[in-house]
Amino acid sequence: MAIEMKIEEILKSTVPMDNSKKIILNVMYTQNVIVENFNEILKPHDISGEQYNVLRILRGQKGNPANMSMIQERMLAKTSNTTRLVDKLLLKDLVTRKVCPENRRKIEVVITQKGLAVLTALDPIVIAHEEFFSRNLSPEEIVQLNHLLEKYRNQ
Amino acid sequence: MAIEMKIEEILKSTVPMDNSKKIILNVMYTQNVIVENFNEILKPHDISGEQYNVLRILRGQKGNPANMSMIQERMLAKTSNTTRLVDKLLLKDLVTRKVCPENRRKIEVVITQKGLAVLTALDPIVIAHEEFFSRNLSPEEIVQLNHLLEKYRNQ
DNA sequence: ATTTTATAATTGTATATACAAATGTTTGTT
DNA sequence: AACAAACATTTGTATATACAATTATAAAAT
Repeated sequence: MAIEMKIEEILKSTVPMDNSKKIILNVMYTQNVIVENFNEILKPHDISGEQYNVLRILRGQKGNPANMSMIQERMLAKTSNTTRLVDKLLLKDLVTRKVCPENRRKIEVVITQKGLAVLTALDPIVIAHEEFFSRNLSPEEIVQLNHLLEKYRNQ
Repeated sequence: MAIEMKIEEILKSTVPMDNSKKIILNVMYTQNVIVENFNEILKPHDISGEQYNVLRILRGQKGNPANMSMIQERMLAKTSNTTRLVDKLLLKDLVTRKVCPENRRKIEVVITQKGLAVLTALDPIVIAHEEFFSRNLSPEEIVQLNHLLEKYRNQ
C-alpha cells in the first residue's frame, strides 16, 4: 500500500477537486476502508458488522433488557432495521427476545452467555483494529481529527 | 439540531470511549449523516447515490466509453456491483451499453444526453450540499481535516 | 364506553453490499 | 490445433439499507 495516498489519486480523478468535495469523498472512502477491514475481522466469527453493533449495545445494558427503539437510537445507521438484525442474532442464540409484560407493545432483547462470549473473544481484536488506524496519527492529531469531524457534521 | 454534539452523546454511550474508538465511530456516523442528506437531494431526481456516482464517473470520461472494471476502480465502494448499477441506469435511458468490438470481453458504457441533463440539473445542488457541511470549518480546518483523514487511513 | 391518536414493532419492496461461482473471451503454451 | 491460464463481466445468494405500509397495543379525548 502506498503511503498517504490522496483521494484524487485513489479515485483517479482527471480534474482537481474542491476541498469541500474532497472532505465528503475522504469521509466516505475512509469509512469504506474501516468497514472492509472490520468485516475481515468478523468473518471467522460468523457475524456481520451491524450484528456486532447490536450485540455491543446489548452488552452495554449490563443485564437490563433493551427494546427495539432503544437499540435503534444507539445504532450508527439510524435507518437500519433492528427487527431483522435481532432475528439473525436470535437464530444464532446470541440474544433472547420476549414481549415486555408491562407494555405489550415493547420487546425485551437480552444478550445471552453465548453472545457475551463472542464479544469477549472479539474485544482484543477490535481494540487492535481501532489502534491499527490511529497509530498513524500523534495523540494530538487524534484529538484534533475527532474534534474536526464533530464540528464538520453539525449543521 | 444541537451544536457540535459529541459522538458519545449521539450514541448515548454509558462508558467513556477511547479516542481511537471515537475516530472510527465519528467517521462512520459522519458518513451516515452525509449520505442521508445526499439521498434527500437525489430523491426527487429518482436516482440513488451509487447510481449518481456511476453517472459522474461516466461524465468524467468526456465522451470516451468506460468499461465495467474502469468504473469499478473509480468508485468509492470497491466491492459494489457495477453490472447491476449500470442495469438500473440503462432502464432509465441514462446510459448506453455495448460490447467492445476490439475486445469482446469488455463492455462500453457511455452516458446519454438524458444522463448528462440529470447531472447538469444536480450540479449546483451537489455543490451546495458539499459546502453546507464544510462551512462549519475555516479554510485551514478544511485542509487539515482532509490531510488527517488521508494520513489516518493509510496503513 | 367508544373512538381517536400515539407508540412500538413488524412486514413488504426496491436498492445496494459482500463475496463466491459461473460464463464467455482472449492470450499463452505445448 | 488443443489445452491451460488469465481476463472481463455476469449471476446467485445472503445480508443490510431505505422507506412506506401495516399490525398491535396503550393512552387520550369525547
